[in-house]
Amino acid sequence: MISPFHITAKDPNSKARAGKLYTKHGVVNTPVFMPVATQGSVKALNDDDLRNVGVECLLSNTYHLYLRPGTELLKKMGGLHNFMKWDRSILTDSGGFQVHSLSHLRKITEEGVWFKSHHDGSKHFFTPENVLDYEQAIGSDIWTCLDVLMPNTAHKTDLRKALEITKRWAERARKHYDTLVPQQKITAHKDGSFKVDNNLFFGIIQGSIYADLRADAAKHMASLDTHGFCIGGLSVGETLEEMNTAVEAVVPHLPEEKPRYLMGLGTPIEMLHCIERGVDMFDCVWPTRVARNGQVMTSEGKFNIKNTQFRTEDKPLDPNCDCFVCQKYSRAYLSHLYRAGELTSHRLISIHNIRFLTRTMELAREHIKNGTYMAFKEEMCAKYK
RNA sequence: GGUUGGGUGGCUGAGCGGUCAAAAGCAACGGUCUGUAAAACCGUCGGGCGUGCCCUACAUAGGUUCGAAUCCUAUCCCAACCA
Repeated sequence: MISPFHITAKDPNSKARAGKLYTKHGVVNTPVFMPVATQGSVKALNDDDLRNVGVECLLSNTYHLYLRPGTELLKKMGGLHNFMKWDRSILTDSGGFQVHSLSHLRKITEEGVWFKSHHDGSKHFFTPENVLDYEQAIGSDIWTCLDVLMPNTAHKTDLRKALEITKRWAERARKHYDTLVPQQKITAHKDGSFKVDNNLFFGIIQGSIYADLRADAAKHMASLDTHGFCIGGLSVGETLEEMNTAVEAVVPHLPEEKPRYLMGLGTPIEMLHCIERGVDMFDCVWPTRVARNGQVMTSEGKFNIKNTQFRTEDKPLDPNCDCFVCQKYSRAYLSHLYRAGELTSHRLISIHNIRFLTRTMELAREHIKNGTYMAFKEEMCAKYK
């Protein structure tokens, strides 16, 4: 399949590249950070907030939307885009992460996975096929396939077994995609842009922290002819070195012209390391969850607005930030809002944190174009410890 | 003025003779957070050091007792009701 992805620049000193991924809902400039809207909402924010900080793609979640409000309702409401009034791109997680995070409520079989709803205990069965059906009902631009994510502390034998299931599920999902989207409606233009009229399909590469498993998974996924690749099973407690090793094992086996998306990342430093190794897309709850707990990400490093010193500081969260929160409000005011339990503090800090990451991605793209990516990365890593 | 019930750590509030440096919650102080079961969670929270002990503490001052936040007396406050 043609991937509607156009690489616009490559860094001469690393595997970093800048590009444009086209979807039914517009262009996503890569490297990209996608905030997480699990239940059809980036917590504390609405669609305008997200557009204003330069978000081009959101991640949402099939498992959560399937349980509530239900994929039938979403279909009736014209899909998630119309439901939440978000007119840019959406990528959906298959629910594979919930196979992991809600593992005490599930049972994996060759056919699929039995889940107990975390809301009411009701039983549900997910298969690689019906998950794609649900993603179609949701109407997301990029569909991911059902996978099995294991803790990387698991025994390698079990990890290999889980990977084999993930591979077979990917094959089934890939086949099912062809029945849901029998004809590709992707037109390539001369200038490198694309017109896209169908939903895209990304496979997920597992294999934990083991280079051999990762390489095997990557080769297999490359053979399935998808629009792009997810690297899953990372950012679950492994070290930065282990993560780098896993990425380095995967990337050489993936076709250059298709996007690579590392699921669940992350902190600015981790993303910069992955970009250097050829990753294009990221998502993470980090900036928003941490914001609701008071942590602020800035160009000078992180701090927590809960700490005493910020009660009286009459300066913006980040003097180098262009978000409206930093243009208008003092640290003292945000400290007050947080202490007073005012919900606005969650919104304002979330907006700032997301802007910090989208801005970091903008800078990364510029530096890739200028061939100065590695210097930029080193400088950021030194500042952001 | 009288009657009754009270005064406990920054606050609210348990305890009502030893196991009490005193439950719990809040506030405060610090930390954690990675395809969100999170406006969550975890520490610390009288002082000192040799970390086990010592010192200072349950309105104030006396007293009873081997031992008192807990019982008695007086004083000072507070609340409700009655004059």
